Amino acid sequence: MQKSKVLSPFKPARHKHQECLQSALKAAKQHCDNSGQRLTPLRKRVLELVWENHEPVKAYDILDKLKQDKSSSAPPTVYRALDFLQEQGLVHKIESLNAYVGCGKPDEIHSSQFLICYKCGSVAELDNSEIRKLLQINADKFGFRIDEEMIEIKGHCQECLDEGK
Amino acid sequence: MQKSKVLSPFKPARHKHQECLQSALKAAKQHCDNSGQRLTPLRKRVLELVWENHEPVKAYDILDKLKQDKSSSAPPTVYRALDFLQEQGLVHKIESLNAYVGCGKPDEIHSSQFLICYKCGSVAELDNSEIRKLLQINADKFGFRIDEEMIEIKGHCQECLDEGK
DNA sequence: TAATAAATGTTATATTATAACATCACACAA
DNA sequence: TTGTGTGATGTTATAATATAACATTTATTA
Repeated sequence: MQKSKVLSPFKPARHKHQECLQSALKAAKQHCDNSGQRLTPLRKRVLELVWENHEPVKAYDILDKLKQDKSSSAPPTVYRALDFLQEQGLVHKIESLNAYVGCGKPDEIHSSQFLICYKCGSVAELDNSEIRKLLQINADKFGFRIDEEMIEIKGHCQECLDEGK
Repeated sequence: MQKSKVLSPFKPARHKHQECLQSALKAAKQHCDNSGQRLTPLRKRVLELVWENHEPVKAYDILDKLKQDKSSSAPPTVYRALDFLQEQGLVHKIESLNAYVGCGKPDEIHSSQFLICYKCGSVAELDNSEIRKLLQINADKFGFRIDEEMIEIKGHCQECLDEGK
């Protein structure tokens, strides 16, 4: 079994973002159909906005963009959609940034480890099963039942380190 | 070398909190003396308030208590003190709760893993060197330089699981 | 002691998030 | 087909978290 997966890479190099977005939306649709949940136009729109690029997006930035569609949108509109998407595993919240990123693998059970670049703001999402296992072992020592894992590693990505030279 | 340390335990059982607090304050004083930083009365007071119990404390709760000393205190008072204490490694911020906990080991270099109980709110701080190592290995694959690690594991502590039966 | 730097005070405001209630839209039962 | 119930969205207000900007005080040191 593969120990470490890259669920989503750093600044995906010259990729066709349109395809990338479409594939995420398709996976989302599929996922919701399977779970009997409704990916309504609003929820889909918010998901699109989260996926606009590969950086964490802020709720109020999403709101500003929604207002371009429909000027009356208000905070609850965004937060409800984000809550739904998080419950479905379609987006993750980066707690240390109060921002949201899309998850392209809503159906793969995983614990996420995020690498977050201070400088450019881009994010990679990893799933290392050894880390998950170690956390489990440590939690077990305390009789602690894990419900949710948040691992956010901040620093500088290669590209930004190179630029800094 | 010890692989996994408990930097601070869950709901420390029947302990003499006064001693525990004094020891933290003493370590803080020592630490600041060594680093040439000033643990002013205000900063010390905020540190005390953070240490009042072994649960994460909110900035505005600290502010309310400060106001009992001196009614004119305002948010920047608290946030500045917390910023200072974080820089010195005397408190950690739990990002997923927007709350702060004291760290009794400001001088031990460590990466913290927090176990956070949803139900009772208590927190344990661990430092597992294997996890740190694995994160480093994974970061290295990307040429990513780690500056800060945030690991917050949420779930239910033994005591709360037992009660729930 | 004057000059400087560091810390704190103070007022205002920015940012993030939720409560509460109204309305709408859709499934499906009568 | 029309009610009727549920879930989704709209709307207004406000709560909770955090920072900017500038004034004043306190400590350090030249």
